[in-house]
Amino acid sequence: MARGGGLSIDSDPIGSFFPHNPVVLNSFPEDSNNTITGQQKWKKLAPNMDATVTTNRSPSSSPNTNPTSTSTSTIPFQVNLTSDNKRPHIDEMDFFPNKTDDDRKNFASASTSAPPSLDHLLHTHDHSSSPAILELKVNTGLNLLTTNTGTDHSMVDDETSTNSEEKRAKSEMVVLQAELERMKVENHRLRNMLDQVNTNYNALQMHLVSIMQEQKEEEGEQQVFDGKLDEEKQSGNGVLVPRQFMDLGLASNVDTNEPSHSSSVGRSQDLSKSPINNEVASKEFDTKKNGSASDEGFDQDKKEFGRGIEREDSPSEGAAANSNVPKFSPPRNITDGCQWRKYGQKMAKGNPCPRAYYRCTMAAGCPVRKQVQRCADDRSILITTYEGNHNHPLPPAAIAMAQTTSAAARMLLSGSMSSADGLMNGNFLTRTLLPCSSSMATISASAPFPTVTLDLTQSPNPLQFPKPPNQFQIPFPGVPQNFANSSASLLPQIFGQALYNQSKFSGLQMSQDAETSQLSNQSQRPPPHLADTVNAATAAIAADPNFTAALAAAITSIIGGAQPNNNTSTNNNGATSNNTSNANITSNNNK
DNA sequence: CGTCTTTGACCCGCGC
DNA sequence: GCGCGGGTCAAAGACG
Repeated sequence: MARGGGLSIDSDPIGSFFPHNPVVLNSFPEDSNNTITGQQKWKKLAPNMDATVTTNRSPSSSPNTNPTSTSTSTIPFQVNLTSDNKRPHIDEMDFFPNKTDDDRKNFASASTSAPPSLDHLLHTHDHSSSPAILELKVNTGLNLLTTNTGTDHSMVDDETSTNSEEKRAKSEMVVLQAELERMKVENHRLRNMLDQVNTNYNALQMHLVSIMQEQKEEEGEQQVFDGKLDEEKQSGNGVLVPRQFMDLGLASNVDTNEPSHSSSVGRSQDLSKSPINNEVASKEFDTKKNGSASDEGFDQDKKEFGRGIEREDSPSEGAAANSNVPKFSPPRNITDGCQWRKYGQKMAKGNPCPRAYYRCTMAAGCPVRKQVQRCADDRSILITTYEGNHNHPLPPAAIAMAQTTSAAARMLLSGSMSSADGLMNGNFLTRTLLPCSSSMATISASAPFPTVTLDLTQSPNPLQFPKPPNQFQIPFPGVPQNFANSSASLLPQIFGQALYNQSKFSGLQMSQDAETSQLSNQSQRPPPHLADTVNAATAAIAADPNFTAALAAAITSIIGGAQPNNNTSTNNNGATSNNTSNANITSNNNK
């Protein structure tokens, strides 16, 4: 973007990029009576604006108040400035306020100074209501500044002959003015969208670069997080890059449950490979996004990482105290753009990982709360549930994340979803997630970690229930096929994790009950084939060497068509009135 | 000293 | 009514 930036799509009025007041272009910059120098300014501000034409400086003709603005939106905004500079003087007062149309015509016809070129600029309008009104072809295009210089004389000469035309032209200009305003708004909106895309893309790119660099530095030194990781690495699948990326995903914050086998050496050298390090990465990512990226910030995070290690023997982790099993706890601070304060933690039935409860602390009295819990089966997956509506503006990071996820959601859900291998055991997935996911599930890479959000705030569309259960295809237009495949593979994993950990999902209208999103009930273990699918999906993702790049491209592509939807605005902007509850499943694929 | 996390206790709803 | 589970409170401790 040449100008501006960081604007939210919906929040901004016209004036972020452009002057709040309607831009009034002076047709006659040299006019001594005209103190407006906006034309030049405008040319500087918006050299590429497609159309900028206004004439009437009367306050009553402000585009915003123009009653005709809505009815003239279809008027072509043709801009054909003639080279002879003989443009109509449309910025003059009406010399015949009390004259009849005939008087105007006579006066105009008597004028001998009317430039011939005006004939093809002005022609009689056939509107019965205003027979004398001329249709003015105005070229907004815009050599308004340069082409008219030095033509004052001709314009002055025109005054006597074009007064009536001016009167008519004004009417037309009002229409054009409205059109201009509309186009400005549209232009601004598009620019905002583009900004959002760039912002998200840059954030993601920074993240990827950071990970890549860290990977290079630490390659060969990393410790395996668990046996499976070792196995994968030894298998020579060459999954380092994808793994690295997915590691990021890990939980943004695992504090007390760092695997007990993490040695001090591992802590110092394998930051990128441990869940806690993922937290570090996430935090650094945020720091960079805030424009204060620095190595110090990373070091600071490392300190926190150390702190996390110190707490790893928390007595609260009784269920996960098994030294042979990495201990996980809910993230302490998910970097989702908001500030959260932990107010509780509890062991949930059927899940050895405790569930953490957070409150939004960005504003006093903000009712938003979220719950974070690791998936019992795959602890690399974080399940975050949001509930409530923010009563305060959100930081750009949160908005960006929200927009990204929502955009991805639409992309993700633009196609049918179902199991490729009988994944969801009958209609399980269809009955539970799909009805909602078709409108509420999102996949995001804007966050420091890959996330899938199940928006439970919206009532499932009954029409979406009958989606075919025997497919699981997630189209990613414009995305490399390998990524699409990987992403498609990812979804069963994530959804599966959520599903089999949430028995309540089954047969419920999950959109209504926030608690149903608590993926805590492990009483229903995943069917074997589901577990296999999950593993296969994980492997598929990891095996894709181009996953990160593809993901970046995908997100970029996705965001390209993104607009804030109810999903994100509900949860991050508090724009909706419905109680909300989102399940945000974060996976680092750190097996 | 202020902020935040931890964690046991308490409250509430639900099912039996 | 009782037990269970989820959610919240609040005191205590840790940390900067």
